Amino acid sequence: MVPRGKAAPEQTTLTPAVFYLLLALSEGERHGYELMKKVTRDSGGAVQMGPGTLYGSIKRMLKQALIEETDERPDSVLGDERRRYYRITEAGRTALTAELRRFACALDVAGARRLVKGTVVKRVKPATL
Amino acid sequence: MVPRGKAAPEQTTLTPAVFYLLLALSEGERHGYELMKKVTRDSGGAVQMGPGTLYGSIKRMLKQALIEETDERPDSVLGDERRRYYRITEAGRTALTAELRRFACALDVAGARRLVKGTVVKRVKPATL
DNA sequence: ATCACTATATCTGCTACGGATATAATATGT
DNA sequence: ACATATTATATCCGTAGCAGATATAGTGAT
Repeated sequence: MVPRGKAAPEQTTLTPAVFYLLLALSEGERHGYELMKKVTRDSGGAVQMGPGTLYGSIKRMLKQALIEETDERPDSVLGDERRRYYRITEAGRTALTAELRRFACALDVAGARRLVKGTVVKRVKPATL
Repeated sequence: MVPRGKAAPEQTTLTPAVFYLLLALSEGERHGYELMKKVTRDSGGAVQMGPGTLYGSIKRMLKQALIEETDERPDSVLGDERRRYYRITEAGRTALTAELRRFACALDVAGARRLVKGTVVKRVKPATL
């Protein structure tokens, strides 16, 4: 929400595109095209990312230092020379976990109102697991 | 995500503003100013809604039939004559629960990658609760 | 009566999304 | 060997949403 040009006190919300890109990169280094397909998959089709959103988002995320480009290509396969690989930064991880916390909080509120039918989401302390 | 002018196959993502407004209205009928404050509260400060976002979003949501204005004012207190009350529609409930499912799904993916430290989110069937 | 708060509404700049389009390398099929 | 599909990156532009500023006015408290 807040980061629409101006600075926020602390909290912010990520756009779906940025969120799913960070989530995809949380597994490891990936290149653009790979991310585009992965995001569509692990959003369950909710986010169908085209090249415009993908490379536009990457550019913005680089500028905000949420991600950074890797110097060397990770796979020794020597695959495609065109590929550009990215990795998530500490700032990126922070933003990602903050967003996940926001989701969990929203589900808590909704859970109290018994909105989620079918499956119930419950937050539990790691010790009790 | 998808509804930026064009139609989507099925899935869509809500903007934070729309999501929190629907969540607030899931409890019952509310008027604009009330919603503005409530959203800030139950987003934990992540979404600080100003009048621009509020009334702009309300207008869009009415057009999309996610909410509708009530004819009579719900409280018999006869409070403020200026108040305009809104209620969530069936379409609104559908959109809200779809978004909540998306959150739960994202947390599942993140949970598998052990990203959420501190608290762990677990999805359980209602029967096992 | 003054002032803060409640309550609604519009305008405008900035940003993000998303489809279209372009380009070229790589892989596959015949 | 050649054609085609897929992979991969990149930019442009129209549409739409957010967020602050601004305006207006009723309500409540001191």
